[in-house]
Amino acid sequence: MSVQAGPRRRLEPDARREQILSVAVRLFGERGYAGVSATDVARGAGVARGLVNHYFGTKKDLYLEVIRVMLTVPGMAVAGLPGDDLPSRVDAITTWFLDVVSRHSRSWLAAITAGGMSGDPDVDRVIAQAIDAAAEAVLAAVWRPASPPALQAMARAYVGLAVATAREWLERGVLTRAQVHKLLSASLLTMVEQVFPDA
Amino acid sequence: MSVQAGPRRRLEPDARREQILSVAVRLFGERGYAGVSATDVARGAGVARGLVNHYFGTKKDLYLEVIRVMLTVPGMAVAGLPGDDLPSRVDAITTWFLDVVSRHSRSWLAAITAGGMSGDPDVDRVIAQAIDAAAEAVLAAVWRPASPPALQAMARAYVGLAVATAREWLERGVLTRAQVHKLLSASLLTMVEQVFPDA
DNA sequence: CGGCCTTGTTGGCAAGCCGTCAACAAGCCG
DNA sequence: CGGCTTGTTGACGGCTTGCCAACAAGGCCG
Repeated sequence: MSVQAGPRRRLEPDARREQILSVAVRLFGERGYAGVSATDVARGAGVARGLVNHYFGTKKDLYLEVIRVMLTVPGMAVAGLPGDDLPSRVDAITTWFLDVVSRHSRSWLAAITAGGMSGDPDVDRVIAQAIDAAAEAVLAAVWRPASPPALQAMARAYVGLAVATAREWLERGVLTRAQVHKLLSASLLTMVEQVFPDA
Repeated sequence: MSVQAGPRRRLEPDARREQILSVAVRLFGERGYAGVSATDVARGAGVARGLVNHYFGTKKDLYLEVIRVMLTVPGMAVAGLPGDDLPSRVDAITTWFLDVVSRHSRSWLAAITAGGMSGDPDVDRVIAQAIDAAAEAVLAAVWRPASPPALQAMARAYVGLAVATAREWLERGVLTRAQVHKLLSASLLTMVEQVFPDA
């Protein structure tokens, strides 16, 4: 699609960059980091391979940009807006999380599990930031703001649980949404009531 | 170490294979999949690069063998041997899990988080098997045997929580072992008592 | 004890990928 | 229409991987 090797055309840098990036997002999302070469991205964009390096530098830099896009969820920063009692807020944040993940399942859930080259410091940093954002949203919804590092760590661990549970639901299809909701809300409630106060 | 380019010596296939594999485990464990080339492994073993392919085929095949080694924990299959009440068994299995992980932290914990090329079907399969083994051990210790698929899925999700929590303890160093223990045991108890019965 | 023969081992070949850079040309401007 | 800015190209060097024919280490047999 759109590989048409027409006569070369000049685009404004922003437009060309955006075009290449969209192709890269699609390809990396489908085949992972090692599964796609810079030549593939260039061919998909109908462009010389050197242009990819010109706009994004290293292939790893391009990949960083891609997972940054995939992990940037529109409403991830907007915390839940509950004012009721604790169980209600736990229920609300769980519903919100499952909505967001299911909507962007193919990209967010795949990228958060390091869909490519984990172990690389830069990649891990980007993923850690996304986990931090999700953990902060959860923590802000069910606990008082400005939490100590230990609580933030526990919130990150809870996000790990949420991601693993969501995978069983969306990728493996062995859990229903109701089961996932029950598991996550019950676990979060336990943590808030029994574990967090000790830290 | 042991790079000594002495006169070439013939080893029995099993010995040579074992030697190369041990070098590969060390290197891949240190620098990840993309960070080490077949030439590095060959040089580390004092051997021609072609021999690595001769014994292990593809570089990915060698990597699969490596993570299979790193994820094979001696006592992972031996389930806990508790006969007391539920809280005691939860506490015992938690202690056992933390002991195992802390002892093999550098390898097991790193490999279970897909320390290289996640997204690859074969690699994911090996990791999934390791998670299944851990989940089965946990489930067998705190629940009746022969659990339905949904419960196994929940146990895998719990392993995801355990891995994420252990990382906050062993890699980030922001949680103490006592905090990790409290979080994991409380969460598991909640799941067993409130979530599992509904499935 | 010397030659042979199995087979563990080597080195090089071809293909592919990546980062870089000088050269080219598209399209605006005078 | 000619020049000039700059988006774009194609190729070069270096590196990696899988493969394979050739080599030789070391046991075996006469």
